[in-house]
Amino acid sequence: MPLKADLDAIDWKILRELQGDGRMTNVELSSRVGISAPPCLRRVRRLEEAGIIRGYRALLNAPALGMDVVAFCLIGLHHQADAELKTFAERTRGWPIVRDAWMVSGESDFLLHCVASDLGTFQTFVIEQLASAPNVDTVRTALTIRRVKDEGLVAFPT
Amino acid sequence: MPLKADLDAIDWKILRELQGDGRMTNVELSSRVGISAPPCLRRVRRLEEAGIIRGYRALLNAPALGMDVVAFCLIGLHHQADAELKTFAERTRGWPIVRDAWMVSGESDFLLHCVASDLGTFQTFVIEQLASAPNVDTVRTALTIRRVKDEGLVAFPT
DNA sequence: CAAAATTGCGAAAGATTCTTGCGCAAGAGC
DNA sequence: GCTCTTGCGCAAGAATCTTTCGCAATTTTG
Repeated sequence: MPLKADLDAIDWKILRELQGDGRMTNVELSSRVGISAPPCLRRVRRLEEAGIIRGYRALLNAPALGMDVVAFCLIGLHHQADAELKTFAERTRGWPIVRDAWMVSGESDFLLHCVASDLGTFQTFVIEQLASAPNVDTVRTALTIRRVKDEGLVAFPT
Repeated sequence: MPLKADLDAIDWKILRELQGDGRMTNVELSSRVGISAPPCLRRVRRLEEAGIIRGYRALLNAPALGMDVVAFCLIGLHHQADAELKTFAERTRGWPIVRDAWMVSGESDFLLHCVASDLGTFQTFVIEQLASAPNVDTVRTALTIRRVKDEGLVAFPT
């Protein structure tokens, strides 16, 4: 996999543009980054194959689709041996309410980003699935009120 | 804006496919959802204009780009009046290290998703910017170890 | 230092896709 | 039963994608 040093200024511009609008046509993209379409497409393919671009995703409006509850859950486990961490990680993948999950260090062991259609559904999930899962010690919940910032994972200078 | 009820089964399929691969061609998409290309494109446009599709984004590989530290910060403020919440929300938008931010209810007032190139940069940010910002009471940090699940915000049946 | 190899750009052309304009059919309302 | 609405799909022109190829700049090598 190419390292950071393998990317020149044009590659960074491509990444910034596609992080901002992943469906931009290659013609538009090439014009924005200042090269013609064919080399631009080759660079994009290279970034994809190198795994620097992991994929593309449409961003959906959860409330408009009837998903009114977005919450974060901080999970503490009783035992944090490697096997237990993997077991819990695997369990999160089976829960559709959990959309993103991170293993973290600090006061908790996992952070779960959850989406549900209503509060009752979410609370039922927390009580019946999450808190009663094996090895789960603590569950702290933060219901989101609104999204305040939403940019891509990587910051670009200007 | 159309409500959930305005979407039929084909619309849901379109959303699921585009959440999975936002750069799929319209021809491919139309074939997957079982209609021809023109009505498929019209449906996509309608979903975009209705704000149900909020945009498209390339997913970038942060570590491969030299961003080795991903963390979440839970922020408690001294005062939670509307003006203070808005002020802090606005402040997060000016910090490039903060990539996503949510206003939350619970033990904390904000949850920040942060990305930095190295631990020193992140710690400096927490101490010199975040913890010393006006009205900030508590800062709890969870450094991520690895991502365990990463799907779109909206869950689809099957 | 010069020749060869490498790298990456951009023009050109054919294949694919996008996009619009219609005609048609099915269902709703009068 | 007729009209209106809605949404599909065919067809055609416009735009884009993708490959091929030649060229120039840089690097490597003898």
